[in-house]
Amino acid sequence: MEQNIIVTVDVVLLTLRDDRLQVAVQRRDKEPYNGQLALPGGYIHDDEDFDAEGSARRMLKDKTGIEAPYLEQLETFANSARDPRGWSVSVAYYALVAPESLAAGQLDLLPVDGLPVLAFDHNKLVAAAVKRVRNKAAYSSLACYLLPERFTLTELQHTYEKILGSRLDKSSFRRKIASLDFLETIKDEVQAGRQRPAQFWKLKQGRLTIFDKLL
Amino acid sequence: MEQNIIVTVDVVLLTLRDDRLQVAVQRRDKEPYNGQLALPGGYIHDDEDFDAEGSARRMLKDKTGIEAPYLEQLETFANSARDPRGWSVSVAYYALVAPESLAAGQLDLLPVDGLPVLAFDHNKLVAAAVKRVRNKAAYSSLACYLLPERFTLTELQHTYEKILGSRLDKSSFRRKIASLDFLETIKDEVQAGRQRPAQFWKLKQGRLTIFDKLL
DNA sequence: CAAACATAGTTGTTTTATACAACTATATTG
DNA sequence: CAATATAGTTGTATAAAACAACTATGTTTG
Repeated sequence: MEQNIIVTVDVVLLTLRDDRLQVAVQRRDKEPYNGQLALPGGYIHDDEDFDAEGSARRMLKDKTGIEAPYLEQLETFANSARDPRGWSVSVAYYALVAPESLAAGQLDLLPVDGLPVLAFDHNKLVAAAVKRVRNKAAYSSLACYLLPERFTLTELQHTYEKILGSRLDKSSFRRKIASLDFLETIKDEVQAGRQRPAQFWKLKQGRLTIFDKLL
Repeated sequence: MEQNIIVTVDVVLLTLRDDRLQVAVQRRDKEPYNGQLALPGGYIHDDEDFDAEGSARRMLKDKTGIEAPYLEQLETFANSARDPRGWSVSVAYYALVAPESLAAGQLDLLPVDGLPVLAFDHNKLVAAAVKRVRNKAAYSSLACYLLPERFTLTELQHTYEKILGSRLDKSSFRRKIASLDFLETIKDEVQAGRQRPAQFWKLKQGRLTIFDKLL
């Protein structure tokens, strides 16, 4: 059995900035697609990486300096047409991060709606990641990973609203959050401002909580 | 860049028989894991397959003779430990089929709960597929693909119940199905028996319908 | 052939969750 | 200290689901 297949990992790194989902892209400095924008990614190193997820973490760390709090396998894009070098496999991951933890460095952030043409089939990867996030946010604690560790319920509600693209009722949202019981208040920590101070909250457990549709 | 990675596709073919989910397995006739039970699958043929899904369809056709009505990418299992031959990638798919359309042939069906040890990491693939199906069935028309093209609402309700592992209320179930509007009656076709005949139904469109949680 | 039976399918009511609306609370600012 | 801005709560109307009882229509059986 002789295979000639390229195996890569690509990461769709998403954040919520200026009230909309944005994706991290980098300009390529080698062929193919030299000079074009692309997702952070590259070959799996079979001598170095234990598994694909480890490979994704390595890419993210090396190419952007980030260790994202949320990383999940998205989908695998595998065919003979997506890479001019031949049959290729991209195991795609998506990562969520708070905009605060992104140092303006070697990566550009672009809004996911109205993206320019990216290298390879990376527009498809972004579209798949955005669809996944929009869908999964509706019935999980996913949205929290687009915020810093501490956040107010108003911030969280706004985050859900931006992702889902619909307004949520404040009282219903708060009753639901309380009943789902995956957040806890941070005692004595409040957000100051020119109005009544807001309670800070954080995730109770580290891992994602799945629940029935939010609202 | 020199990679030495094996790229395969495996298919978790599921059906509902004897009131429980069962998976199709085959005994391997070559190394590694010669003689052990494994999922239908094999190398991607980069000279023959256009993409991974096409490869999965080919495997399914060649190894089991089946063209499953429902086939979806599940997850990719990729690491250096899962195959004794070295670093390997398995792009896993899952397929759903009605038990009626499975000719007792070159494949065994085993209940997904209490499975023996399979070759490679195939127990993990089955577990992932079962989890996906149990989860996705709750908010989609997925269950229909485990039934023949024509079915009664009682059969469909039983199917949902077996997958979800919980009882559903008959009147609520039927009101919900009616409101979701993804099924249509087959005029003048009813299931006979020793009681009042039941109306036959079928999917309105070919593709999967996603809705909010069923009940 | 009518009564018993078995399952299909419907209707009405109670309970629960969400939508909608109005309210109170607590800080800052001028 | 009143105005104002946002946090957070409470009450009520509405919609959906759970629960319960009913009717419908075939076959089987005495």
